[in-house]
Amino acid sequence: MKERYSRLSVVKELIKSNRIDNQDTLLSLLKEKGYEVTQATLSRDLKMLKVGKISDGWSGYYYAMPDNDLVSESEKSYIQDVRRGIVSIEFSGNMGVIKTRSGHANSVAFALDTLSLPEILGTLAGDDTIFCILREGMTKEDLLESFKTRIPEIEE
Amino acid sequence: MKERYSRLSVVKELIKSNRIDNQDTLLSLLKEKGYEVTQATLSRDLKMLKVGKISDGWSGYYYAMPDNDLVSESEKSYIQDVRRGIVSIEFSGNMGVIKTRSGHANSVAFALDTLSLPEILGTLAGDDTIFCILREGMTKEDLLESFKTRIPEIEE
DNA sequence: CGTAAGACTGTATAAATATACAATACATAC
DNA sequence: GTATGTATTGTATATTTATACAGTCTTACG
Repeated sequence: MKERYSRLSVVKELIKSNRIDNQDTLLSLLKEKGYEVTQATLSRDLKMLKVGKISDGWSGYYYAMPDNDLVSESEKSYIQDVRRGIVSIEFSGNMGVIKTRSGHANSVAFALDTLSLPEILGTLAGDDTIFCILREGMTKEDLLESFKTRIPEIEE
Repeated sequence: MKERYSRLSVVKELIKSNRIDNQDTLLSLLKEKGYEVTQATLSRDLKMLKVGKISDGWSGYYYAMPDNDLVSESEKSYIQDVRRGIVSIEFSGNMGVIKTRSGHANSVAFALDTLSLPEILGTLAGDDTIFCILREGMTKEDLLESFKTRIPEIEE
């Protein structure tokens, strides 16, 4: 059951190297590669990879990795910053206190800001501690969830 | 019945200035602007505008003008080259002979190459004449059709 | 061990989008 | 005028994609 991430990168490759315009096609290609899943799963994979469907400029549409495959590079490094820096997260009401390795608070906070997570209203960083305020209506579960969703983006 | 193009530019504006993630929403916005059409028509409009649906980076997808809104600028100027330069087109079998204004053959041919129309296999330009070879299976009607589809892209 | 929580997936279905077909409106050539 | 071709659209439907729900597997913890 741990094959999801390897599948994700295959999907990514397939999308990069082929002109695919629907999930069924992608499904077949995946099958050739040895991954047999349903359309539902694939739909979820695509969402996780942030794949878009864009015009080929004339007659149709095809799947493409986000524009940000460049931006994504930097985004990845932000996520790395977050991963490398964070020591712990705790919450109290709509406030979160993130502990980081010494001196890392700023880079982590900056990364969090840049990622502009919908759950975070704002951050304030010291040396090894970040205060972060959750947006109205958001819970710590939402934030942690969001973190988890972001993590798979890291690979290669 | 000539309201399509004005509607197209409104759609474009709406897409640029809002985060729209489905056609029904867009349909309502259009209605507010005084354009009342069906989802089917809108779907066709979006295709003509080459609108894509891309990830917002976290929870969902929204419509966006093609990346090429930049490239599109240059593409527009190519199309302009074509429009300004072409005098006539005639065909014989899978060959087309495009007459241009004197000295324009090269810029038109270059533009045609750059637009990489699926119908055209290759071009060869003199001073006021371009030979162009249709791709296997393509007809002159296909090419003319393709031209027409491209033209609306010019506006503003 | 048992239980709880979460990740991952398939099935069935809903939601969203695209299109075949027919109708209508124009324009052009006769 | 009429006939013919093309553009535009709506209706109805097909195709494509997303998701609610339930089931399985794994992990962590007592």
